[in-house]
Amino acid sequence: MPLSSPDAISQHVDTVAIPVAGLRHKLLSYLEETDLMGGQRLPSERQMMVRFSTTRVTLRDALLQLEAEGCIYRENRRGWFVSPSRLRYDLLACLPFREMVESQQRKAQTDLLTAAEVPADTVIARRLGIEEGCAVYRITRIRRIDDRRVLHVCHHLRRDCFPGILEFDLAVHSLTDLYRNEYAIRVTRVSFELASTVLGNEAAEALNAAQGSPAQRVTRINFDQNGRAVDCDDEHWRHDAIELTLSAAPQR
Amino acid sequence: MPLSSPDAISQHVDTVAIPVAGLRHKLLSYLEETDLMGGQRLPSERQMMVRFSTTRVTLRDALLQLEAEGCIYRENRRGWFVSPSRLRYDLLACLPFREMVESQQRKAQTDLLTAAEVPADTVIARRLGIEEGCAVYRITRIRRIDDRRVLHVCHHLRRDCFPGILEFDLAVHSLTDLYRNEYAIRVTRVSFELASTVLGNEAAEALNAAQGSPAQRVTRINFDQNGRAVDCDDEHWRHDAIELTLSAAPQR
DNA sequence: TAGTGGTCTAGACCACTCG
DNA sequence: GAGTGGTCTAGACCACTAG
Repeated sequence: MPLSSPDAISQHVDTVAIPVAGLRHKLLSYLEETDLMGGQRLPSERQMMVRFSTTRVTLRDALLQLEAEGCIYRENRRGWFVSPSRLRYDLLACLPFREMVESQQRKAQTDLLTAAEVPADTVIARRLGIEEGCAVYRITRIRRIDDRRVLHVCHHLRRDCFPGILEFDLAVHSLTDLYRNEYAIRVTRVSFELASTVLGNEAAEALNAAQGSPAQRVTRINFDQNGRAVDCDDEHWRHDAIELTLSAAPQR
Repeated sequence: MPLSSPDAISQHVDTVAIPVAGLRHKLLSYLEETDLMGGQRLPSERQMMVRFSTTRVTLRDALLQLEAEGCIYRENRRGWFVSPSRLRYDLLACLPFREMVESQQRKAQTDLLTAAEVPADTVIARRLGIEEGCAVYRITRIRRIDDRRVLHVCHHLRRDCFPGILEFDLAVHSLTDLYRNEYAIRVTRVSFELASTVLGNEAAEALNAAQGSPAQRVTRINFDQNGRAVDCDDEHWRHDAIELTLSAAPQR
């Protein structure tokens, strides 16, 4: 239901004529009428501006509004598209990306962007519990769902935990599988930080999104069977692409 | 560090003159120079538009950009303010709001908006595992941190689990405390759904935010010692107000 | 190459806040 | 009552995409 909107729930009668909201509603109705499926492209801004007899600035405000709600999204300079339904991302299931996506009848793809050995900066060093400047492996990848680029990830791995891991084909192998099968390291605890922000420059470019598109940030640190932080991720998701889920016992 | 920005990290030299970004940087510099603390008000849009010799529309774009990043926020028709640092919200600690906030040296307040008995709609009935139309208690509240309204919550409680709970002063008592002390119900499992969206109409009004301000949605279902869903929340946070955290063992 | 989205200009009116 | 933010108009140029 990509077209559901926040006030579809609290549908109290609109007592006052609401500003952008008027146009927003027209757009939503239009999307429902024409029954555009997730991933389909909207008409050009100039066409819509005529159809709804408004100006481009006003139309754009309404479109940005719907983007913020997660109903539609942009590709840089390519136009507006209807958002597919959100992938459910179970934080504690810790499934490899491919399995998570395919279990929801979607197609998964991964592209390797960079893989290199770099010195740990302050943040990474703190997260991994190592000295600043220590060599770590830095891997950046993007992930696609049904061909749409939705996720930019930056991994940092302790080199002493995973010597030579860059030799593997990282567009194919799941990192967690490599950890277990090649390095006998099992992840026994994960720690997350989640925030709603925007895509950084690097992520926006890699995802072909506009500068400053809304994003869900998921930062994860993985700990092994010895309680040692072995790697961390910085994930930036197109914010309309996922819904995070989680079920657990509260901790005292 | 409310003023940190996404590309403060990936600070690769700006090779090209970037559009809104130029003004965005000027604004960030200005905020740093004038050393505005969290909660302080920015100059009026017309003043800033003169100071940065630009137009109001362009200025507004840049401000909206910074809002999306979580650096600044608006109060409806009152102006722009610097975002205080984010509250860390540990999902599995399950601390009452007041304790969570005060443990981070902030001031917590709660206002009761509505409390009533209503029939369960489809969504609520599914979540609580009851028949549609069953009577449930619906409670809406807002929460403040250091006087800033940051959270709108809508609770739905099973009436058969908490008969007469509306008699208590719900602006004062923690619901989880009431559950345990008055009804001998302990929450032994919680289930979350998290998504990045916008404030709905009701929440925006209650938080004095502009229509369609970015929000972090946190939906929670609480289960008691018998594995029964006893209540659920719909939380809408101003997206710059929190950072969600979480640490647990991955589930098989 | 035509058309698109990204960006920007220079105004305007209104409802609301604030002093 | 002065000034503010919220909304809107009617244009424009540019770099890029798509056919």
